[in-house]
Amino acid sequence: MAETSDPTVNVDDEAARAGWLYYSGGLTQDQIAAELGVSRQRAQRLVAKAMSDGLIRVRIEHPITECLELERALCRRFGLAFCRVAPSLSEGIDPVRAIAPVAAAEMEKIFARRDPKVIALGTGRTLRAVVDEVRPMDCPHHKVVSLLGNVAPDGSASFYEVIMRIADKTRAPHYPMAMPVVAKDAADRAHYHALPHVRNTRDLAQQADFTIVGIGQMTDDAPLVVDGFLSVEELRAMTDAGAVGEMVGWAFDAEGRYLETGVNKVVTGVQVPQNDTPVICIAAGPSKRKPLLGALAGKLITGLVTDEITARFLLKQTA
Amino acid sequence: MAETSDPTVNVDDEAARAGWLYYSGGLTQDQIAAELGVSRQRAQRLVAKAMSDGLIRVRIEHPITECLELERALCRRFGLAFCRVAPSLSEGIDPVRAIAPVAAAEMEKIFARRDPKVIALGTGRTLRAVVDEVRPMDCPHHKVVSLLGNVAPDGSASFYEVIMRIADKTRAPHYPMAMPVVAKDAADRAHYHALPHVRNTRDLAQQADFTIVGIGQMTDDAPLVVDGFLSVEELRAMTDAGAVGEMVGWAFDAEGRYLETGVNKVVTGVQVPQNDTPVICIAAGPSKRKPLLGALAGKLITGLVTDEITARFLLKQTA
DNA sequence: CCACGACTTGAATAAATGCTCATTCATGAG
DNA sequence: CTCATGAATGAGCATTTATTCAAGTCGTGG
Repeated sequence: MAETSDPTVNVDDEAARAGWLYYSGGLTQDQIAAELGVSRQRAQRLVAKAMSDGLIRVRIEHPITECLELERALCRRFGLAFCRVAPSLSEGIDPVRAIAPVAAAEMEKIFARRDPKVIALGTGRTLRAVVDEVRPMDCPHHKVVSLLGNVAPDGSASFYEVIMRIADKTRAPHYPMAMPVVAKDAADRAHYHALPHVRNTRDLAQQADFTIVGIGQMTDDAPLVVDGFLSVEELRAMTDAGAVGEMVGWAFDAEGRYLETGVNKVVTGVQVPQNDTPVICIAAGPSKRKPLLGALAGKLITGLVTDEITARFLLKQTA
Repeated sequence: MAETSDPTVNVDDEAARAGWLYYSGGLTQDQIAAELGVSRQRAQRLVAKAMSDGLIRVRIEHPITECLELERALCRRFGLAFCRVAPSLSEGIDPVRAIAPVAAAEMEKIFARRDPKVIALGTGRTLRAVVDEVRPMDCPHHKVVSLLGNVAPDGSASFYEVIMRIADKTRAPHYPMAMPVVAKDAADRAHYHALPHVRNTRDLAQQADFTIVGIGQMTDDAPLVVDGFLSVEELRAMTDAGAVGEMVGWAFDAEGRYLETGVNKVVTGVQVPQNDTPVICIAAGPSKRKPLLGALAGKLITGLVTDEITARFLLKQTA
């Protein structure tokens, strides 16, 4: 069965096959090496590549009781319609790693629906990690629309690009918002909003059946600052005004009320809807705690995907 | 009922958590042991248990080019509407292990449909292994119905029980067929078929939207013989008459024509439909080769899930 | 044609994992 | 109460896997 070195097989194929043999077939890397006609080292590297490239996907099938209880408690406490709690990984490991597969599974459930839906998405590191975990599916009947502009301050259009990625995976028609994330001033913002293509996209986003967003903190390491949308001074002004977090660039205070100053006057994106459609926030980790408490207090979101540690904090904090 | 020292944590939870930390979090078993507060030994056993109990599911995300090509070739050659080819595992490993996860994924796709469907199932080792890989889902809107009786010659009702298992996993209403797999004679069979509950179940099975079956060989190790439905002499008589394989107990020849002798006079199950609904056969391995060639020649099936080696054989044999 | 750098490769070795086995512990029959 | 039974445990060891490193390969641009 050993394949000879065949130029027609590409590396990904070989890696996928090695991963398959290893994880599904339970062969040792020695056996795989023999099977594929390569050295044991190479077999090991292929298996590792298969895993790190996501060619092989691992998913937990068992609902861990503790997490289920946290989910129920969060729903009750904050009046959420939907909640998923992922078991935390060890301390010191990025909690995004824990929630991404779980959130991706939920996202797949939404995309698996057969009736056409409009799905609005934010951006950010977390959302990007989630989208990377979503597996390819064929959903030309849904639409994915961005809640905010795709042009960064330096003019690049590629910062945490989420819409393109998800559209790529799902083959769904996609509607990015071709404008800067923040305008120069209120007039500039009005100008952008008046553009026909922006108008259309904003309309679509506001009609979304599902809205999925991350959340940002307002401390010095705020995504808004790191990505250059806000200076540290502007951020300070916002926090002085009470800002504890932001979604889609819109800053809110500890009660979840949107502020009417600072960046909120120039941010061009669409606020998450306040109608009865699902608004799902994906977030975990210490930096997201205060923002989450605010968003939950103000009932800005109706669904939450987080990890165990964060879930415990949220419950304890508001006990 | 096995309680551990800590009454609040059950073993499955702990195993799931260990598996999660290991496969998703990439922790070592030492770290997991520390995290969970158990010995390294126990951590290792928990991880192994999580895997063997199917708490952790591994799936290949990357379509291996070679297998895709085989799928296309099989569809073209045999006029199939549907085909999946799983990468073969090593020689000497039961090919069922290779196809079960792939077939299970396809089965889940069917059950994931939101419009109610009737799904008819055969039995057998292969199908049983596939069903075991299907993950729990909530599908009370579908119906699962057995194509054949559930009573073995020795009176036991539990041989490769597929219907109950799948019903259990999907929470779908299920319709087993409460009668022997083979009748004593043609009259006896007519008698069973006249029973109201059998009649109803048969009607349902014949209206199935999807039919999923295994396939059996007619050599001395035929499932029909091993499970005691047929004596070796009766089998010989069938093969002498040209039988090369059977589905749901119905024997057919190399051209895929059902015979009109022997077991076919007393088998009580429902033949797979010959209308235009999908009839998917799940089979791989040397023993299934001749039966598959027959079923494909006679266009008894419209879909196939098999492995690479078998796929290659089928194509080469009919080149 | 050669020099350079980026990337691959396999040997050596360190680390992690899986297995066997003797021991412990709980349970229940005598 | 004692002893047999069997499951669970952790130590020790064999196997398997991951990493490191020096050497080799390939393509590119001078």
